Amino acid sequence: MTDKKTFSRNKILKELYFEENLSCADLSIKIDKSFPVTAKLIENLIAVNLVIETGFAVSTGGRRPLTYALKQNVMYLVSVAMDQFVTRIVVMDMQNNFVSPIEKIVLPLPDNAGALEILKDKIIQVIYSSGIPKEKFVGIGIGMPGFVDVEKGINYSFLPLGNNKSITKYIADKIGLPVFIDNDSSLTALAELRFGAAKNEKDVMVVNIGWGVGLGLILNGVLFRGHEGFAGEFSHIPFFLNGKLCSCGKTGCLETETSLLLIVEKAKEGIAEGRLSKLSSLPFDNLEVASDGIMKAVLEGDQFAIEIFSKAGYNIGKGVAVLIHLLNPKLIILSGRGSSAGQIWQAPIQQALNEHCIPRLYQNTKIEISTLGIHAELIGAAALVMENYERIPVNKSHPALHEMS
Amino acid sequence: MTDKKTFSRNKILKELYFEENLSCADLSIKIDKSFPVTAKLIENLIAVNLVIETGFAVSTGGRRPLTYALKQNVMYLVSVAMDQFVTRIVVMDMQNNFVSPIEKIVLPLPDNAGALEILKDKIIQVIYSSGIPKEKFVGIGIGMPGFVDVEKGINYSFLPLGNNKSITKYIADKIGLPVFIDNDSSLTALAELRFGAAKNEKDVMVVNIGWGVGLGLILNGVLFRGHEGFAGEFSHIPFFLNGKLCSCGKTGCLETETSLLLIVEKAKEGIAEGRLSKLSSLPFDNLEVASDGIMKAVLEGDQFAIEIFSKAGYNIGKGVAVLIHLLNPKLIILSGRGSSAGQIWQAPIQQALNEHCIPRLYQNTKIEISTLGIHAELIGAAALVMENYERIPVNKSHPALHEMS
DNA sequence: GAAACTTCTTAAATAATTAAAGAAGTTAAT
DNA sequence: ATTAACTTCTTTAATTATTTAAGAAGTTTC
Repeated sequence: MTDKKTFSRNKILKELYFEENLSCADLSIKIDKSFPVTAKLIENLIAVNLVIETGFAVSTGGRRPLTYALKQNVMYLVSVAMDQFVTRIVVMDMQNNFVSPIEKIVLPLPDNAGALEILKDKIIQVIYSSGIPKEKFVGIGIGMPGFVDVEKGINYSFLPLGNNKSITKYIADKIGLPVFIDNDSSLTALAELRFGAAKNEKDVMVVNIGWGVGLGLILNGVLFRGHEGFAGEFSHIPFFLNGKLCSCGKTGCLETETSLLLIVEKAKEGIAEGRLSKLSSLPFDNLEVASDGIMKAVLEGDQFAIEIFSKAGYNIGKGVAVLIHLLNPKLIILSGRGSSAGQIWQAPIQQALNEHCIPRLYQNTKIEISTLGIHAELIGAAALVMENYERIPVNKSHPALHEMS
Repeated sequence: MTDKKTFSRNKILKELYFEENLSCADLSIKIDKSFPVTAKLIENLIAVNLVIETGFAVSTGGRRPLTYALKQNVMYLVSVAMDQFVTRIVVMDMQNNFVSPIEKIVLPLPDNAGALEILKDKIIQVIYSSGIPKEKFVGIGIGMPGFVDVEKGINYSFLPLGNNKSITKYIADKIGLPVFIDNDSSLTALAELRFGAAKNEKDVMVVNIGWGVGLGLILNGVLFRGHEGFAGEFSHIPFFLNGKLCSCGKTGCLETETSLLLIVEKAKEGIAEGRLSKLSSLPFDNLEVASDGIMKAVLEGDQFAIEIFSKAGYNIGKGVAVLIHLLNPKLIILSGRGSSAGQIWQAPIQQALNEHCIPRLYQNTKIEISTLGIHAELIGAAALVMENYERIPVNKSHPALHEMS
């Protein structure tokens, strides 16, 4: 099989990953090949047991087309979602199911020289524990905070490796699988673009509410990363004259007035000052438990918790107003950890838009809460691998692939 | 000649417009056709007198390629650049020369129901005065302020036409040439992308300093317009807590602290308060003359003028810091009317970046002053027509085109 | 319930790309 | 300096893919 055919063949597998059932006509358009060529390739993929027929699609006014899907249990991925404190690792299949327990480890990234090795070992362990033979793994996708150079596989903020060596190459060499990394907010956006509320949309801003406030930009239907790959630094736009020192060293950054970290902080202060609230029993030293607890209180109607979220939401809204002016998106998605608080975000953000946006600009812009929520980054990490699937050299040891003619 | 061939043929003409001399190999890549097909098309274009050989390009280590260019004096364009007060119209050739005097008319756009008809009549007059037969015109490109829907040919802010009818269709029907419109800042950016400092760059912000502060976004190598085409509303991002009322009805917009309009205002105030300066003799009731005068004073070292520009520059810089955080561009270009003030902008903007940007983000971002300056919008209007050239139906009456086989 | 209209599938004709060979020019080594 | 090795452009021939047209299957409308 020639290189070009392999390329088109992999494109078919990729498209079937992103869109579970597709007809030959659909695939023909998506891989930009003619119908006869596409039909031949599908025939071939069925012969080597990677693709199966899944019946007929509903008619759109004519003969019903045969649909195809990826065969189950023949290809797998490793997804890794990191934040500054906690890292999650899981094995996923091609139907976006978690097929292993989500392994959660405490792995602080700041000033941690050994983090990369721990990560690598943990990934190996997860692969091993899954009991799935390594040949069936397509690759490893990793989302991480910091300034990430996707092409070079380097993180300029965390996981140092000396001499600007490539993180992806380091792990790939040790494990023997292709590795892809990206910024956590970019992957959250990728997940929304491929499997969430941004599906088939062209211009969408995905606000990743976590310990900071990240931003993934979908522009012209693709993930936008910028000149060096650092686009989306929403957290640190100079926005307030509050004089508050930010972790980045400047003052007045957006994240000094909004973020889950600040919300936990405010809750802690309020309780210390004697505010009556369900939050009084929270363990504020454990960020994850505390922020989950505050969000739970919001959903249960706790007044103090709602008050804190409303203020944070209003400030996010002011930032969103800037995004709308500059980029005129169709949709804003609130995703990431903080999206668990649900619809509470809507009102204060809308309020901020009413005050700070030209009506013509925001009246056709919708704001939605992500349904992927906390899992967005993991799903995005898997999608990252598949985004690059046609470029991955064929895994000669794969039980199905080596039969290809 | 089939439709597909016409499409490829027009793509060749388009590429030769944007890049004066190209080899067959270059063109083959640019129009995404094989060498044999491209060679045939070029042969054909030479036969009908639209393209000529222009000798050999320098060798890149092998045989020197033959180069081709558009023949002179066979195709022309009408370019129109409008701002809120003044409209300029000119005839251009395919080598980006102005082949008629630049017709400048005072045409205030706000609350002016008759503006469109005056515009149309003036365009007709310019075409007629040029003495060039109408069949040789490819089309008309128009840049205008306001919320412009490029696809529908509608301006939601100015040039009202009742029932949301299409401006492009109106003019095209009256004149009999294809018409394209776009936002003035977008066209300024297009000019920079195709013929200016942004040539061959992928991620560039073009700040259009005029009566407001516009923004044209070049992302992934193409002009970004956003969901409804309104992207780049830099002027009105909510940015200051100054309480100053903006023309848009909100307070604290970026343009309340920077723009040529504000600069003229400040100069007028200062002089009234008795500041010593060359500016004291300026006619402040004529905006164009006044702002040109202040910029001239800047270049001559007038202290008061420089002081005003420095403050405005610093505030633009704060806005640029937001752009850099969000979009990580490689280059920022200061273009439009205000770029005449030259290098004076650099220092205060750089100062603002030093204060408000994460170093890693701005250290690889260059800031340049446009060399196209005040002509950028006119050039961009011409480029707009040629951007769409392959979609324009063939002009059967063109003296060369009707000979095509 | 049949006719008109869609859409999918298959097969033949057409048009493209790819590959290979030749021509022209540059660089590096003897 | 001259030749050999290497690049790159151009042309031709072989291969490959796309387009077109016809047929099959299904849906909607009158």
